[in-house]
Amino acid sequence: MDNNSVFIEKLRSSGLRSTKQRLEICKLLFDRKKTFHFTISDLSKIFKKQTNKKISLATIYNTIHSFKKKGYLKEISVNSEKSYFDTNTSKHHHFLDVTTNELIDLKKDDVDNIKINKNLPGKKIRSVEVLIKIENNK
Amino acid sequence: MDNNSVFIEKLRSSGLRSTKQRLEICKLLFDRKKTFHFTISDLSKIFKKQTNKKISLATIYNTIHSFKKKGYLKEISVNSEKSYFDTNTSKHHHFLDVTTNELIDLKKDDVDNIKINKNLPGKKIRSVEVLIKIENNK
DNA sequence: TTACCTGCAAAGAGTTTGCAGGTAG
DNA sequence: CTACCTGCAAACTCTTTGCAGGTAA
Repeated sequence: MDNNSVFIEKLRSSGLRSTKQRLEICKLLFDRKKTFHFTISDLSKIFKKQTNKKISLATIYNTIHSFKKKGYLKEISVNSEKSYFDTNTSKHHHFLDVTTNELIDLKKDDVDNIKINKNLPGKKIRSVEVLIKIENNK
Repeated sequence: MDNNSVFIEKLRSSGLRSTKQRLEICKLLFDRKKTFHFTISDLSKIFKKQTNKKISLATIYNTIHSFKKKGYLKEISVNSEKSYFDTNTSKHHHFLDVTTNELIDLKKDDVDNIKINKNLPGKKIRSVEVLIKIENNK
């Protein structure tokens, strides 16, 4: 369970001080086998629930944005109300279950390679994101 | 230029009263050849500029949401800050030019058919949305 | 020691709501 | 005539900012 030293190094190497709050957030986000999808308010609630402590919202915003800037998190905007952060920062696509509002990572092979037959002069492609909305069958 | 009667009919047939404000918004949104992408605040500004009149923000929100509910507009969430409404309600994908924040409709043939090799029991696909971020070349 | 970080409270931005007066049908 | 609509202002929600005290290095 001592990934703490890993997290400390991760933070330091990216120029972020390894504070108590940031380490706790690291533990919550990255100390798990499966990808984690969350909103800021999810994170705040889950943290309070799991630890019975509280990190100020301002600090959570600050930390999550730093992590995103450093490339430790990806942001996925699924609709105008919701934007998730994703601990899986590799290129991948998503299912969004509109019944439960759950976001599900897809693996490389789950979606065939996407061919784009158009390009604009002077522009190049930065990323291709596919969001597949799913719902209950019948 | 008298699509007005068309709009009146469109509104009536979907149970919306054809008020002066709604007709003006219809004219601005649908009386054009090319697809129109906008945010609420764009719309408010463009309306004021083009007509020198003003429609209350509350009315604009109300109208745009009714139009979306009726299927006259599609909402495209491109990132956590921006959500566009699209007058093109057919199935189609988008380029987002991250340099200009401009959203560009793609035609059917611009993106090859997308094959999804995964499905979850009890769930079916409602929609597949592809957002391709482009940026200046070099 | 010093630059950076945290937490609070206040401020902002965007959106929604309640309500009084107005209007389509 | 009546249900629906508009515009204003207030309320709300989500996020950011300013600042005083605390802490990593």
